[in-house]
Amino acid sequence: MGGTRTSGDRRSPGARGRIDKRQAILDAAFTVFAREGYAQAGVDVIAAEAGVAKATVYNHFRDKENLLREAVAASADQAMAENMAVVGRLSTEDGDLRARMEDVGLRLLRCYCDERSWALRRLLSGEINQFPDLLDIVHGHAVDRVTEALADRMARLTVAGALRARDPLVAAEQFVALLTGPAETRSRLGTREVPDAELRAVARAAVDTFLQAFGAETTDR
Amino acid sequence: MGGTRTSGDRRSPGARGRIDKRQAILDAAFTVFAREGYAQAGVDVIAAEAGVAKATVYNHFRDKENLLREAVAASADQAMAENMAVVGRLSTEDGDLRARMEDVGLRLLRCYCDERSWALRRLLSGEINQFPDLLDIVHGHAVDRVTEALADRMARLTVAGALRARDPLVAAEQFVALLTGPAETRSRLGTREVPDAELRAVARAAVDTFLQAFGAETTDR
DNA sequence: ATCAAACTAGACGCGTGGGTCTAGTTTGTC
DNA sequence: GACAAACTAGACCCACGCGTCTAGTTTGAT
Repeated sequence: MGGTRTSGDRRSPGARGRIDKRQAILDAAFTVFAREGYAQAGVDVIAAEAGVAKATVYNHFRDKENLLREAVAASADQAMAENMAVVGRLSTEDGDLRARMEDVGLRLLRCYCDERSWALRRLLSGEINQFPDLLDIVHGHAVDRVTEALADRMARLTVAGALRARDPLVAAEQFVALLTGPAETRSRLGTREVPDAELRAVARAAVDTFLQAFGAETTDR
Repeated sequence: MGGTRTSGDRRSPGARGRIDKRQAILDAAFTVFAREGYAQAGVDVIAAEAGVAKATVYNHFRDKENLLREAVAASADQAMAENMAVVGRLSTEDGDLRARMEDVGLRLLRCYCDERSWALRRLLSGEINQFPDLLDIVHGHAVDRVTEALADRMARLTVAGALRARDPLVAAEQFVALLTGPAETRSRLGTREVPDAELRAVARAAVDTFLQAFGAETTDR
């Protein structure tokens, strides 16, 4: 949570537990919370899934609420790292822009459609009324950062003459929307497994539309 | 649920309650479920919010699960009706297409950003693991129908020469995505009130991009 | 006026689950 | 080997909430 580090040294002052156990608990907590929802999830179940005694859970985390926050934060950090790695591939180097954008689009879609990614979004949506601060943890550190990184790349591409995005942030926002929107309906909120071929088609369609609007070359047809 | 009727005659065989009470319970149930989540929501609270005794709730609905399903179904029906009414405005008549699309886009955004609409989506996301059939109730009767109705309109517009949508379903899907995607980030999953001016800007940007890709007239700049 | 169905307020049984505690075991360190 | 911190299994307390039940009241139809 507190930066770009995946996890590890965030042991709160009082807790003195083994680190591997802590990680196992976080993983199990996320899994169970995502599967059953916060209220339905039992700490007993989380402990069992982590292969740990219930008391150990309370040794590492103050209470159930705190456990939820930390589990979500860890998962969001991981998801953001994957997304940022993909965006980094959209460099300003030469080569076929369309092909590179389709590649990036497809990889972003794979991140987006990952089971844990869906689970995170569903969990966030469901518990956001009870825990409004979850939104800051996830959005402030994940979604917005990715879109802005994408906007940076698009600004560079515009300066280089490969694109004409008057407002790079809007362009990035729309590119993401063209990917995630169709993916959302197609995967039925993450309950359906979307075959890779379909993801490729979505990415191609998104890039098509995007380049018609923001491409430098006047693509006829 | 069972058709296009808003509600009314769906009284299940055994239940014999007054209809207005039933509706009050459904409204209250949706409100409370959306606010606190299924597991946290208490039937006592729902009954109180509806101004009704708890026993009356169980007189109309078998149990808590059934109440959730019916409440979601009613809410989804209402939301779909509003959406369909908006889509119906995109007729094939003459006039400035861009202006008409911006109008429809804005109205769709207002539906999408409505508080009850957000509540429905959040509730659905959060409880979808526990109640997978909620997805069929909502998607089968709302989201897909709206997109398809929009696709129909776009096909008509293409035939009329006002648009060139090779695949109307993809075009409709992308138009919706260009609206809802930005709206989702802007409103932070429905927790932030988006001013109307911002919605207008989102609609304009969406129509800009959409027409660059699918417009018939070669809009230069 | 009469009767039955719907409704109300409130109590209650009962299962579930958060969080604590105890007693005993493992693990790392010096 | 000795010591302390971490861990385990399980019992335990207690609050909460679903669903039922009872006894009495309102409502609508004839």
